[in-house]
Formats: sequence, structure tokens, C-alpha cells
Amino acid sequence: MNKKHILEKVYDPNPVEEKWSKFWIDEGLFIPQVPSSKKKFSMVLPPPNVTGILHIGHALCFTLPDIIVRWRRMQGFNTLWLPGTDHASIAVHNVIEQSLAEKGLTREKIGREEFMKVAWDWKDKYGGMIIHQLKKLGTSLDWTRERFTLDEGFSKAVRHVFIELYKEGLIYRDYYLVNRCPHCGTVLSDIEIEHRERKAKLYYIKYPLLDSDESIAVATTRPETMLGDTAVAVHPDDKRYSKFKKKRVLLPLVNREIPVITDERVEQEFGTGAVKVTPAHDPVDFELGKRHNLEQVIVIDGSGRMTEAAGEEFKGLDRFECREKVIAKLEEMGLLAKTEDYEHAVGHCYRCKTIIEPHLSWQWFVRVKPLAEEAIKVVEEGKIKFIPSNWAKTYFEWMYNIHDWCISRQLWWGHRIPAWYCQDCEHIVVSDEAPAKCEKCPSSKLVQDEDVLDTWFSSALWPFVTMGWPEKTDDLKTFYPTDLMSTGFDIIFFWVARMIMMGLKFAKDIPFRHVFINGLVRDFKRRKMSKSEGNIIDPLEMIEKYGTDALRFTLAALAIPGMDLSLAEERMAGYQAFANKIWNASRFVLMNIQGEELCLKEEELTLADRWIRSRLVWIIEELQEALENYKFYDAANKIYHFIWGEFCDWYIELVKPSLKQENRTSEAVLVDTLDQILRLLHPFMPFITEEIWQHMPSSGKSLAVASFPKARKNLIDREAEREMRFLQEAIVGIRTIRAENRIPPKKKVDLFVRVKDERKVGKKAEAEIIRHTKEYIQTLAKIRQVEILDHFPRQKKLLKGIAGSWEIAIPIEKGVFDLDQEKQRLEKELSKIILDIEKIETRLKNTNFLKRAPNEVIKEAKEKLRDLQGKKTKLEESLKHILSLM
RNA sequence: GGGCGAUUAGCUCAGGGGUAGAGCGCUUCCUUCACACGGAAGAAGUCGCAGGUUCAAAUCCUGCAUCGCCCA
Repeated sequence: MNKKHILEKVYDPNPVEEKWSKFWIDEGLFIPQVPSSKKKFSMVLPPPNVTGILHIGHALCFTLPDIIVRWRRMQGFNTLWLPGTDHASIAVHNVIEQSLAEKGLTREKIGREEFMKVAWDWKDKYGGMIIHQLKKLGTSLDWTRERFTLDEGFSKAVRHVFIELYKEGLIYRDYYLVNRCPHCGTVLSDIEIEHRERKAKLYYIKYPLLDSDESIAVATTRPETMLGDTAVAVHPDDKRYSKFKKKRVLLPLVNREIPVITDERVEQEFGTGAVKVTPAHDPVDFELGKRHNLEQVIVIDGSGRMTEAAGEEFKGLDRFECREKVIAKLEEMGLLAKTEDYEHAVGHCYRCKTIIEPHLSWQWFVRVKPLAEEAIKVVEEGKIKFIPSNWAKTYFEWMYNIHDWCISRQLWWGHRIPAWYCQDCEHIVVSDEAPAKCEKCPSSKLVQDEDVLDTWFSSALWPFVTMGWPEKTDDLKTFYPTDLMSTGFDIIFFWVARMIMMGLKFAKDIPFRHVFINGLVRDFKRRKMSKSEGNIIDPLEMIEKYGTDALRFTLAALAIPGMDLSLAEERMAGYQAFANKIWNASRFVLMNIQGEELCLKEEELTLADRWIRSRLVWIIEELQEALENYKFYDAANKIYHFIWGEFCDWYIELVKPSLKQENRTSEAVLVDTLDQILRLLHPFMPFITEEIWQHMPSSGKSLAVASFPKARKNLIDREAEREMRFLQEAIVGIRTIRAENRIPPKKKVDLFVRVKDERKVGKKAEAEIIRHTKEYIQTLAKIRQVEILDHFPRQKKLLKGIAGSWEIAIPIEKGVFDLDQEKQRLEKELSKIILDIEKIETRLKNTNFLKRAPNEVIKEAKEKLRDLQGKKTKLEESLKHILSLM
């Protein structure tokens, strides 16, 4: 034993954090046993983008499950928390292309192979940043199992899944109108589109009828698409247009003859009731065009520029420039009927916020409906539970209305689609490896699809591929399904739902039992954090300033399930102070340890010892309950108040006299309580607790793998709790009287307590309790002598008052106390009590209350009334006394 | 248009039928031998509005208002 017991006066987190972070990893404390007879607890980390740097949202999303996983590990579970990163197709692409552009290059210029080399180099160089930052957070991840969504195993698994789904007809290729981001240069799935309200214009354009002087006016927000119109549509019941049915109009600017068609899906209330139909550039028109066999004329290309088909005059123009020009032209021709202000939702790219362009092209899709059915069932049946449960509703909403998922992306960084096109017969070969020749014809001219898969396609496989799937590994057998997935509500559709579908389909079981949805971290005024607002809180800066433990505890204390949390720096400063408080309390304990061996003798236990041991049992139970229900805020607040408000403020003060008397039993209780506290707090504040614990005589290898306290119910001592409450109220009362009468805090005074013999607290007489706790009163209320009397002495100048349920008097030597002040205080307290008494009396006079309320409530009310009346009498007496002195 | 959530002390938020809670801030006092990142005491709220259920409503129900988010 070579422990250094004495701690520094102020806690300095940085060196401590570095030391233990390294120690835990070097010692392999977060590596589970495989195989193991122990019960397992497993999670996979939501893989952050490899491009990313740690932000406060990550900090929350990773701290909360770390609390759970550390708690479970200490409970003795065989625990795995598996880390890794996501290849983030579009994000990396943007970074690489930007760096190429700075050198005057493009990806086309350097070619696919070279581009991939650059991207991997970049990933190797910068991709580790977030990993390093995760370690700073104290996350107890098993780094030996770290994975990357683009590593070799993943590629293999992704191909496997693609091929299987293709074989089953659940993946197909189609010429379809999809969303394309002109800036990112790729198509996106429906849910990657953000709809935002935009102020725009509604243009009314006149389309002249063929062989007539009349014209039909159509309304549109996107006049540039008229160049691709192939019909005008009206509702079949719309009387205004009945005469135009089956006629033809001449499309202005293009001079193409197009039909007037009727379709029930036309909204008569919109604009003029007649709409232009552009099948290649609008989702509704696309469907309309299919039903009516209309031609699809593409006038805008994937980069948002007008095509050849738009006509000589417009080709090559950007879509928005073209809009201006079309409007100008129409106006010139007198075909612009009118322009209205109009507000509508416009689709934007979720990554770069560019306005999305509907784009007709060949793409790959997943037929999701059959997969969704199973995924809905497991949540309905409660096999997977959302926390809080109302998120299940959001999940169902989306799953019931699910659309096919466009999975091809026109990018290079990602999993390349394992499909080859025969150049001779157009057959598609889907295969794990490049096929030598076509399956349908003798041709060996096969070209692989240029596109890669949506990043979420591989992320969806994360929970089982990270464990070695499709091999039947021990890890899969031991740890799948996982127990908890902690993530943000914003990716329930993107990720959670898809993991459930893919997990059920390929790993043949749910990927996780619980989905904990954490809120959004906002600033102290509840605003979203954003660079432009300048209100971003950087977790690394906070760690630097307040320590990781303070950051973690703050996040836990604010994490109310289902709620966004508003974060203020002061809060972190507060929990930094808390860390320091624990540090100093521990410092006190360690300074007072006499020897290594603790000896606890039941018969030597003081009231305070019995009380703190009993309180600790309750706290352990409450903490357990809170953690089981993911009530991090509750758990954090409970442990905070126990440590500060009970252990530090009361127990340490109460134990001081015992320590002076060398009561080894109290010393043992003190040390044991601190030990338990450190264990309880460790999941929240791993660093400081480990550091202190290593100084304790009871310490072992690491607190991270020490056992979590169990509630020792036999230590519950209701008698001690009652007596302590009686004592605490009295001490606070005495302090109040002292403070309000300006008795200097340090000045010791005598105390008279008037007690009637028959009054009891629990089984003990009040007088007996007071007699036994004299020392406590003397220490905590700065009292010289405590005298228990039947009647207060008459002659002395006395300051009388009510302290808790005690009737007390303090002799005043020089008459310093302020009679008027004391009179006011008593009057105020008296009026409060009278009010309370009235309230209870009216309740008790109500016959319906007596008839219908539960007995317990009535009993409580009666007891309360008796109590209040007793206090009232005492107060009145004291007041009378004061008045007699004035 | 549909759904979800919020409205409680100056601020940020808990609570969820039986006498209103926390943190920060504020006021007063105190550098006492664990801690001034500390200690002691205190002030502060008709729990958004209107109805209803109940012996009892901040809490349950209905409607309304305001704010926020998601979907169409």
C-alpha cells in the first residue's frame, strides 16, 4: 500500500483526465470477454462522419449512453460499446472537390482511381480527429473493434446485401423523376430534401389556342419549365374549360403544339384551374404524363442548366437566369397575364441548402414496403421500444407512408454499385465481382455502373456488420441484438428505421431493444446553435475550461427525455464547482483517515452515521430507478443533492465531533459512504471519481470496473431519519433566529430548550433526542451550552423563538437584539401558520372530504393540523413575550 | 391541412390529483482548521386563458391563445 492520501486544494481536471483516459484504454478495461458466462450489455456507437469534428450534439448523444454503459459495466455485465466512423459520401466529396478546385482540377480531370486515392489519403490524415475527441469525452468504447463504413468488411457486406435484395426484386432500376442537387451533383432520396417556406411569385401565362383567338391562362411558380411542357390540364368537371377539352394550344416561345387534357387530380382552386404539364420536371406532372402517355421533354440538366431541348435561345442558361428571360420574353409578347406574390414550400438540399431540381434519370431503388411491414410489427409488438414512447408515433407515421428509396448517388466516394451493363444486349449483371461476360449474350463488353450507394445504405447495416456479418462470428452471437441505440430524432427515418428493416432482413433479428431519442442542444435562450448566430458552444472548449466531468454532468442534468435542452455556460461552471466540492469533501475524508483498516462496530454508530447510511440506501434505489428509465436529469439531480446537500452540508459537519473523539466506527462510515458515492457518481463523472478513488484505502484496479453499489435495505433506519429531520429543522431554525437578530455567526451563545416530557418523535422522547444530540447542536448552531428546561428562567434577557418544533430561548448579554425585527418575523410566521390552519380546517369541516378522501389523507391532514396548532401556540407565547419587552 | 411538444419564481427548466420545487441570478451576514469553485440565512410564482370532472385540479378532460418542431 503506497497511497498518497492528501489531495491538492483545488481540483485540476486536465492532467487527471489525460492520465485515466490512457490508463483505461491501455489496460483494456472496455474490452468485453468473448465468450463469457456473464450477461451481456451491448451498444454500437452512432458513427460520426469521418469528416466531422465533435460538436455539442455529439457530446450529448455520446455522453448519455456512456453513462448507461459504464453503469452496466459496473453492474457486472459483459459490456461492449463498439465505435467507428461513417464515410459520409457527400460531405467528403465536397471537401475533396473543393481542394481539387483550388488546384484548378476537377474529379473528371484526375479520374476515378486518382480521386479515390486522394480521398483515402485525406481520410487517413484528417479522419481520426473525431476519434481523438471522442476519447476526450471519456467514452468507454472498445477501440479494438473500431470500424469504418467503407472498410473492406463493409464493402463485402454491402455488396452481399445489394445482391440479395436485387435477387428478391427488392432492388430495381428505373427511369424516374428524382431529386437532384445541382450543387452536390447527385440525386438524393426524398427524405434528404428539406421543405422550406419561400416567398415567390405566381406567374399567369397565356397559352394561345390553335385555330382560335382565345387562350388558356395557366399559373406557375416555375415559368422556365414551360419550355418542357407537353400538355395543359384542366379538371374534367371544370365548366370554365369544358369548351377547350380535346383542343390544342401552341406553346409560346417553343411553338410546340400540345393538347389540353382533363384529369381529376387537377386542383380547380389553384391559379386559373388550368395547369401546365411538364412531365420531366415536376413530380405531379410526371405521374400525369405517365397516365396520359405524354412525352417527357428534359429542358434542365442535372447541374441546373438549360438543355438543347430548351431551344437555341435558352440553352446553357442557369435555370434562374432562364426564368428571368422567359418572363421578359412573355411580357414582350403580351402573354404574361399577371404576377402574384405567392408563398410555398420549396425543396432544398439538406446538405448544401441549394434548391432541388426534379430530374428524370435512371436510378436504383429499394422497394421498401415489404421490409417496412416487419419493421412496423416489431415496434407495435413492443420488441423495440422508443424512449420517450411518443417517438414511435413519428416512426409509424413515416413507415406507413413509406416511398421507395433512391439509393444511387452520382459520386465516387462510397460503395460502388455492383451492377454491370452489357454493351451489346443491355442486360444488367449484378454480381459480387466483375463478370467476365454477359449472362444473356456472348459479349464480354461489360461496364460497371458509375454510381455509388447512398451512405445510409451502409449505415443501415451498422449494428451487425460491425460485428462481422455476414460471417457467423462470436461477436454476433454474443452481442447481437444490441440493447440500446441513442440518437437524435432527426435521423429516425434516415437511420433508425432503416437499421430496423435491414437488421430484421439480414441479421434475422431486431438491431436493438431500446431507442433513446435525445433532444437538441440549444443556447441559453432556447435558440438553435448556428455559426451565423455565433452562439455555438464548443464541447472541446468547455472541456478545456470546466473539465470533461463538468460537461458530462451538465448534459446529463439537462437531459429530460424528449425535450430539447438549453445550455448555458454558467451551468457548467456550477458543475465544475460541484466537482471541486466533491474533491474537497474527499480531501477532508482522506485527511481524517487514521489507518488503512476500517472497523465498524454497530454499537458505536452515531445518529448521523445511521442516518447517512439509511439515506444512501434510498439514493441508490432512486438512482437505479432513474437510470433504468433513462431519466438522466433525475439521476444527476438526485446524486448532486445527496452529495452536496446531505453528505457535505450535514454529514461531514456532524461527523466532525465523532472524529475528534476518535470514533473509528464513524470514520469507517465516512470512508464507506464516500466510496459508495464515488461509485454512484462514476458513470457521470468518470475522471474525478477514478482519481479520488485511487487514493482511497478501499480502491482496486479501476473504478471503471468496480462494482456499482446495491441498495442495502437492512440499513434503512426510519427512526434515525425521523430524528435527524427533527434535529435539522431545529438547527435551521436556530440559525435563522441568530441571523435575523444579527448574532455574529462565530459568536457562541447558550441555548435553552423547553420540552414537555410527553412529546415524542417516533419512539423517543424529544428531550432524550436533544440530550443525545447536544454536540450536533453545539457544532452546527454554534451553541456553547444546551439546557433542557420545563420553564424558561424569568430574570434573564431572553431571545425566544420557534426553531423547527422546538421552543427555544437564547440569553442575550448586552441586549443587542432587535425586538422589532423579531416581532415582525414571528408575526409573519404566525400569519403563515394561521393561513395554513384555516385551509386545513375548511378541508376537515367538509363532510364530503371526510366521506370520500382516503383515510391516509385525512389522517395526514389531522396530524398536520395538530402540528400547526402546536406551533401556533408556541409562536403566540413568544410574541407575547417580545411585546412585553417592548 | 394533419401530427407532436411547450406555456410554472427575473432567466433556464423539473414536478404531474392531497399545503408550489431545482440550478443560476438577487438581498443580508461570514475569509471558522475540506472547500470563497465556500458557508449561513432570506426575498421571490392567483403553475397561459376559459369552461368541465372531483371531497380536492398547477396536475385529468374540452375549447381557445401564443410559440416551436415534423409531415403533406
